Amino acid sequence: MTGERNEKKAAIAATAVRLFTERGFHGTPTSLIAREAGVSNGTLFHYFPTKEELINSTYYEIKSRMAEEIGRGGDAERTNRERMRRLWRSAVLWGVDHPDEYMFVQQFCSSPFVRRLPPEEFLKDAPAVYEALTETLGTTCLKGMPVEVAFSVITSPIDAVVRSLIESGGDLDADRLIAASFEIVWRGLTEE
Amino acid sequence: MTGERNEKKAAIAATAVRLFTERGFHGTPTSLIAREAGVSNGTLFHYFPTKEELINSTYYEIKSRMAEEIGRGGDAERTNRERMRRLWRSAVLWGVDHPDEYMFVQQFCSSPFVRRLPPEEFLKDAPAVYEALTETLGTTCLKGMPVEVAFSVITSPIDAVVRSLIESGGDLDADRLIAASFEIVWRGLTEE
Amino acid sequence: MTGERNEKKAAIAATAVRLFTERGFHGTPTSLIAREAGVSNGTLFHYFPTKEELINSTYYEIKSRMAEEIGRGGDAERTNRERMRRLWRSAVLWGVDHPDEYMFVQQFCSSPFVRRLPPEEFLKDAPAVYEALTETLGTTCLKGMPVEVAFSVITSPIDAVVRSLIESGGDLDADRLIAASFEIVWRGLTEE
Amino acid sequence: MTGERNEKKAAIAATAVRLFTERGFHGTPTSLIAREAGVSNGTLFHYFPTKEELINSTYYEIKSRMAEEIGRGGDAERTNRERMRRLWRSAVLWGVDHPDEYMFVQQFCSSPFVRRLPPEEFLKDAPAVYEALTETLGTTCLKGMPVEVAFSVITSPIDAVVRSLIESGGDLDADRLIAASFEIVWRGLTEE
DNA sequence: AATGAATGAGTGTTCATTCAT
DNA sequence: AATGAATGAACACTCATTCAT
Repeated sequence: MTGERNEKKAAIAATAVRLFTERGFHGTPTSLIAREAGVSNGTLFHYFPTKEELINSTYYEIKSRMAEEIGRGGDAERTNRERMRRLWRSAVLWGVDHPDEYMFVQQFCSSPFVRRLPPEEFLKDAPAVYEALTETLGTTCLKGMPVEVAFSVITSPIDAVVRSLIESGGDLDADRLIAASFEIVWRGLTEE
Repeated sequence: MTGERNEKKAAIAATAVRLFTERGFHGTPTSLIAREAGVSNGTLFHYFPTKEELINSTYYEIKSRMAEEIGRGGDAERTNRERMRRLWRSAVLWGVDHPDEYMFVQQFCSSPFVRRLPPEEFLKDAPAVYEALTETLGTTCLKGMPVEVAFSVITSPIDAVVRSLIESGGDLDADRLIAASFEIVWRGLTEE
Repeated sequence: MTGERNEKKAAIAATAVRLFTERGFHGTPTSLIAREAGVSNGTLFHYFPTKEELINSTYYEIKSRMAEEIGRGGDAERTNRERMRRLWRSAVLWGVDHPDEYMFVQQFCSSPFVRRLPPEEFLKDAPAVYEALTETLGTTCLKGMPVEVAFSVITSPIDAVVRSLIESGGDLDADRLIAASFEIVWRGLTEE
Repeated sequence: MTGERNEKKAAIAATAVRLFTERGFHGTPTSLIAREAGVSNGTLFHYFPTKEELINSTYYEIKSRMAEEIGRGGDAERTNRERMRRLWRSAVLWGVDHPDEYMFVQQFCSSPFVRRLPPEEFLKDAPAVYEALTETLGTTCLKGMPVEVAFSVITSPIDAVVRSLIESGGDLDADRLIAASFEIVWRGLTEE
């Protein structure tokens, strides 16, 4: 009744993350989630009034964890370039290390019924990224664009890299691909 | 057996494109497709033995059209840079002009049950893109990487730009965003 | 494919009448109706898109039968009084002979979700009643009231009589109660 | 253990009356009743071990109030006819003024699972009605019938009148309809 | 080839009721 | 007495797929 309060809720959420990730939204009945979480069907709906709400919760849960883990330790670097480089690398590696969760987030973002959601607040969760980015943007040809737009444009190759690495199953030289992709974007942004 | 052969099949496919695009895979029952295509439920399954096969067909249909329309007229430009620039612009504008179909393709690619499909063959459908790209790649830091990988890394900002434009609802300066995003990548690739 | 066309639909409807009558709307799951009708669950919804529509159909089915059976042979009598007397008697006896169906109709009429239905068209189904009634009304203190209103006011004791007889389980003198109730209303209507 | 004893029980009962009245038995979950009554789910079942018992209580509650309000002031009139007339009028007006509660009582009486209840004791709650009635009955053609039977037969037009008035939404001349319906029954009972 | 009636497993969700605290 | 988390059997309804005609 004190510390472990949301034990069952947490179990449901964790199981949902795993199953959605393995089988997609539509491939995962709520009844399966409940069973694998060790609770009754009704309990799931006690905590998440709708399957949709469960999906949303799951999404935010993963995204927060992702942002937090990627940003962690990013302040240590000296130059702005080094900070960005490190974040770039962390982001790719997180995706490669958590392929299911990574694809789940992508799946969620491309899902038709999600487009009505409030705009992404990814940057709010990752202050290190935000700062490194704004410091960089001012001098580039993206000057004046909304930060989120610039952010998504600049970081989009990360997604391509992650997917390539996941799909290649280890045949690609990850370090070189990460470095090369970063170089392209960084030079494109900063070179005269 | 020759002329009107695929009349009904074509009607089904066309209707499927439209409905999947408007409502997503799971929001579109096969019965609805059949009804709107003006054929019986059974006829649909006569031509497409499975809903999944219908989805795949639909996907390839849209993707081919997209590739063809984007690549059209791309050979006219003189320099390689101009060709790439034009393709970049065409790709973004196609996405902006066909938001539903664009998102459908994205949705498809992120769908879990699709990951087993044969690897993307996008480049096969767009020879102009393929040639412009290989000509460029040789001198960059991506030299030696598989073409598809290089391709997806380089073109990924297009996706970000399209999404930003779609979501902004017209408030963004499309021309500037297209130009800037291309500049970044191109300079990143070619600058010393 | 010709005469026996709605065989399954008819089976569903008949079973629904029986079960609703025995167990009430809410006590009768659609799955039970389907099973007892010897069809699949889906077939039920093929013919009646909604449980509510099935209930409505059932109701109209019973009501039509009731009206038809009550009105049958009513034209034979000579005087208006005799026609009314006979109808009165037939109505009561129908209720006593079909207590379940009778109570089902009552249950339906008192059901909260039914009040939105189009106004009763009972009279349309029972032309003999309608004629006998209008002939009588003109000279009474109900002159000028809408026929349906007059009709429901005048015939309401029938319901009370039926219920009393059903509940008494045979201890009451049915003939005397029918006759007395009719006398009251008839005298009330026609006496100076 | 004395003063505030039934505070919560009373709150539950009152809320149940309101909600059943507004939404019907089946449209009202016990959880909603508990929430709106400001008590916990479990408390409801502490006082009313079953939803059915709660429904019964509610019914008796409404019916008592109805009988009490209708009978109030009924003794003031001098003649028996005047007493009956006044009661008739009060009954109709109560129904018109409390359409939800009125329909609730009707719904309850027609509900299949209610037929097992002990016989109506309406008259016990309305001594004024009882007395006026027995005084009248002795001289009529209903002489010798059980009082409840006579009562329900005689008063049944009240129900028809109330329904007509509720459904007409104010388009009917209520006073005339009340008067006419009473006249019919009274004359029918007393005329030679 | 074409139909569309028929199927029945499966889905999200509800809700009366129980019980540990 | 009071709570409210937990239960799990039900339920209305959907839909990909089959098959007799």
